[in-house]
Amino acid sequence: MGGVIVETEAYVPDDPASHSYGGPTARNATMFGPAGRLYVYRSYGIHWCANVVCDEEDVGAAVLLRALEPTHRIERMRSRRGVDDLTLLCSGPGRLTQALGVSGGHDGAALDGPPFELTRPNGRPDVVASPRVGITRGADRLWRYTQTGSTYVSRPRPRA
DNA sequence: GTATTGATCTTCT
DNA sequence: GAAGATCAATACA
Repeated sequence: MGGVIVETEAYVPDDPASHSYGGPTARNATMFGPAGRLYVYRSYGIHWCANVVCDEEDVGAAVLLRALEPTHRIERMRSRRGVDDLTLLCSGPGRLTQALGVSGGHDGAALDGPPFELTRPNGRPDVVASPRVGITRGADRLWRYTQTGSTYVSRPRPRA
């Protein structure tokens, strides 16, 4: 299963909104490990959210995957999610993990080998920066990145 | 169409 | 004891 990543948010240790703010805990240990791994955490007690750990210095930085444009094995993702609408399949961190079947067991898994695969886009994607979603602290940092014009982002029409 | 609320885990106060 | 990187169902206009 999979798709094109069309929405992400950045989190670094020096950031009140980040889980790594204030140092390691049992939950966020993966954020302080090697880059290129998956950090999965439980959100609001209900959902799973997936991040790509992205700092070589084991400092605690990651990128939250917020939305995909579904491209592979769409039927499988549909049956997992129980929805028909493609724009609702992966448009949000909790939805994305549910569609891909990612859960707490994948926390710390390496992304450079099976069952995962990450590839670069062709050329430079056209993205827009905007305020991050669902946070109250550090909201002034424009660290949410959405693909321009995509209808698969978690909030329609991010301001340009 | 917008607003409110329930589900319920981890951390912080 | 409260809040949070959320979603979906329900209640209201």
